[in-house]
Amino acid sequence: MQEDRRLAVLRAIVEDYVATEEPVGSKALVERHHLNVSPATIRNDMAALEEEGYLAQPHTSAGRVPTDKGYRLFVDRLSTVKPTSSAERRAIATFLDGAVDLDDVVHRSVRVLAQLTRQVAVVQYPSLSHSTVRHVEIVALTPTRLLLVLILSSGRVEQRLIELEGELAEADLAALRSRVNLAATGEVIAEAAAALNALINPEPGSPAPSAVTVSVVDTLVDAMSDHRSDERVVVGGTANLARFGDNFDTSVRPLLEALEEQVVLLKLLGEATGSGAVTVRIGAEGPYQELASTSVVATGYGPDDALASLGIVGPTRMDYPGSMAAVRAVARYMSRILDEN
Amino acid sequence: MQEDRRLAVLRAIVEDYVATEEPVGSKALVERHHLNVSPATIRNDMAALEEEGYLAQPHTSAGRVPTDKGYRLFVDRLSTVKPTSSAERRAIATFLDGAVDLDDVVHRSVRVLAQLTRQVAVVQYPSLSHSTVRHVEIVALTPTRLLLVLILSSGRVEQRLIELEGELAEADLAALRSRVNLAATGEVIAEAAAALNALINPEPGSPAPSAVTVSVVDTLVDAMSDHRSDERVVVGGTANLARFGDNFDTSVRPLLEALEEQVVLLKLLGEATGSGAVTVRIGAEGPYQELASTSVVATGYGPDDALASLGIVGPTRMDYPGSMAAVRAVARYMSRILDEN
DNA sequence: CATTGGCACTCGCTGGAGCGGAGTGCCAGA
DNA sequence: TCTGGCACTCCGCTCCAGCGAGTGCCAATG
Repeated sequence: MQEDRRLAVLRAIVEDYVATEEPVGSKALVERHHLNVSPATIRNDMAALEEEGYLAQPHTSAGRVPTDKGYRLFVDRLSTVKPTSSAERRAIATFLDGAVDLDDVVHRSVRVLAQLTRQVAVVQYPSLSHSTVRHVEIVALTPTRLLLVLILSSGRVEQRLIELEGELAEADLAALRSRVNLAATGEVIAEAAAALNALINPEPGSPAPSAVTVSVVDTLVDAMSDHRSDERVVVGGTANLARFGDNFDTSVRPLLEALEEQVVLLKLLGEATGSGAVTVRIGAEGPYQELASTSVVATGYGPDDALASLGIVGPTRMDYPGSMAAVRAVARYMSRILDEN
Repeated sequence: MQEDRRLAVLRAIVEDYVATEEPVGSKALVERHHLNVSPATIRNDMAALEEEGYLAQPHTSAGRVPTDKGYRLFVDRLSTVKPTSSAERRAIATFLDGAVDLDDVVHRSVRVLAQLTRQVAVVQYPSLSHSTVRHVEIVALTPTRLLLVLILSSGRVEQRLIELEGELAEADLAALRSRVNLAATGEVIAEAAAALNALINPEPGSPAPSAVTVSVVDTLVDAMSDHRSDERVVVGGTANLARFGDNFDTSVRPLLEALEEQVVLLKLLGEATGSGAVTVRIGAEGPYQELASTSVVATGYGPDDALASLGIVGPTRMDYPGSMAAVRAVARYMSRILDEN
C-alpha cells in the first residue's frame, strides 16, 4: 500500500520534473497530483525513495530530482505505454510517403523523428548484411571494361567498374551473367557471397574458372563485404540541443562530439538492433562517461527489426513515454515502406 | 602617413580581438605590436576609426571591437594572404588521398576542413548541371524491364528502372543504346538532355520514334533534370560550435537551425560558386538577420570552380586569413581529385 | 504503525552597496 | 602632430541581508 504510493510519488516526480525542469517539492506535488495525503507524508516517502537511490537533492532543502536509477524504474515499470496519437501518425505518414528513394526515406525519417520528439534524431542506413540480393547486372561498357551493378532488397544499389585483360565475347558475358544471378539472386548477402565464391573454387576435376569470372566474382564479393556503407548514419534535429538549457560544456559539447563520431553513434544505436522492442539507455549506463547526462531511445527496424537502428538522443530528463512511442512509430512505418518497396 | 597607421591600428585590433576574444584597449595595443607611438596617439586613431564606423565600443570606457565594416576592410585590404603551411597541405593530402568514391571525397573534405579551421564546415555535392555525361548504359533485366545507368564525369551514378509495355529484341536494344550514347556522351547535362529530346521529336517526315525510345529518353532526361541531388550538402565540425563562447541563444541556436535548413545553406554557399576566388560574407551582409553574428567563407570547386561550393561558417570574430587559406587549399585539392578521377 | 500538523532550520537566490580597475576623452605643452 | 597627465565612466566582483521554498524531525492522532 505505502509501496504503491511511493511508486506513484516517483512517477509524479519524474513527470513534473520533466515538465518543469525544476526540482519538485512535496507541497507542489500534492497540489498538482491529487494524492490524498499531506505533504509531510510525501516527504517521508521521498526520504525513503532517496534512501533507496531513486531520488536526489541538488542541495539540502531543495526539491527532489530523479536519479538515473529513478528514471530506469520509471521507464521499466511506471510509464504507461502512450499510444501514438493520430496526429503523430498522420505526420509520419504524410512526411514519409513522399519519399522517392532510400536516401530520401532515411533523411525524411530523421526529420520527422526530430520534429516529433524535439530531440536529436539518428537513423542508420539499412545494413548490407541483412539484405538479400535482388539482382546482379554485368554490362560491357567497352569490350574490356565491365560495369557491375548489385541491387539489394533494401533499395541500395552498388556499382563497380573493372578492367579486363582481354576482350570478352557477348555470349560469354551472357553466360556469366546468368550463372552469377543463379548463384546470388534471392540470397542473403553472406550466403550470396559464399555461393559466388563456390563458382571460382570448383570441386577438383571441374574445369578451372576463367580469369574474367574470377575478377567479376572477386569484385562482387568485395562489394558485398564492404561494410563501410553499413556505418552510415544520418543525424538531424541538432537545433534541438539549444533547449538543453544550462551546462553547455558538460552536456552539449560532448554530445556534439559524439554525434560527429559515427563509431560512437553506431555503438549507441547498435544495442537496439534486432531486439524487437524499444531500448532505453539512461545516463551513465553506457560506456561513455561524457554522455552521463544524456539518454538514448532506440529500436531496430526492417524485417525482425534487424536491418538497422534508429533512435533519438536527449537529456536524461526527457519525456520517455513520448519518445518511445515516436521512435517505435517511425520504425514501424519505415519497416513498412522498405517492405513494400 | 597617419592614414597608414590607422589601417595598421585596425589590423592590429582585428588580430588581437580574434586572438583574445576581448575588447582591445590602447595600452595593450602598443605593447603587443611595436607601434612606435604612445597610447594617447592610438586613442586618437581609434576615435577616428570609430567615427568612420570601423570600430565600436561595447560600452563607454571599454576597449574597441571591430564592426562588420571593420572586418570587411580588413579582409579586403589588410589581410596578408597566408600561404597554406606545408603541414596543412600534408594533412589535406593524406586525408583526401584515401578516398574511395565520391561520397567519401565529400565526407573527408568536410572533416579536414572542419579540423583545419576549427569551425563548422560545409561541402556541397558536385552539381549535376555542370557535369558531362560519361556513359549511358541500358540493360534488359528481363525482357520487359530495363535498367538505365547514367554515369557522369563528377563520379556520380544515377540509375532508373522502367517497365515496358511489350518485349524488346536484343538487336533493338543495342541500336537504341548506341543512338543514345552517340547523342549524350561527352555533353554537358543540359545539352545531353536537349540532344536526347531531339531523338524523340524528329523533324517532320522522319519515322516516329518507338514507344520504348520515348520512355527511355523521357526517363533519362528526367534523371538529368532531377536537381534534388544538386541540393545535397554535408555538414561537419558542429562540435566546434562549443567554442562559440557566450550568447548561445543569439549565435549558436540560429546557426544550428540554419545548418539543418539545406536551402539556407545552399544559398549561403551559392554566392561563391564559380566566382573563381574565395568569397567572404561578414555578419549581416547576407539576407539572414539571425545570422548577423556569423560569417561565411566559401569558394567554388571543380572545373572553373563552377561544379559546386564548399566553405566554413563561424563567428564574425574569426581568423579570416587562415580560414580563407584552408578553404582555398581544400577546394583546390578536391578539384584535382575529381579531375584525375 | 502510518499519517499529520507544527516548527525550527538550511541554503540558494536576489538585489543593492561599495570598490577596484581598465579604459576613455580631453587638454595643455612640446 | 604627438605626448603625458588627469578626471571620469562604467563594468564586474564581492559582500551582505532578506526572502522563501523546502526539508527533517517530533509529538500527537486515528
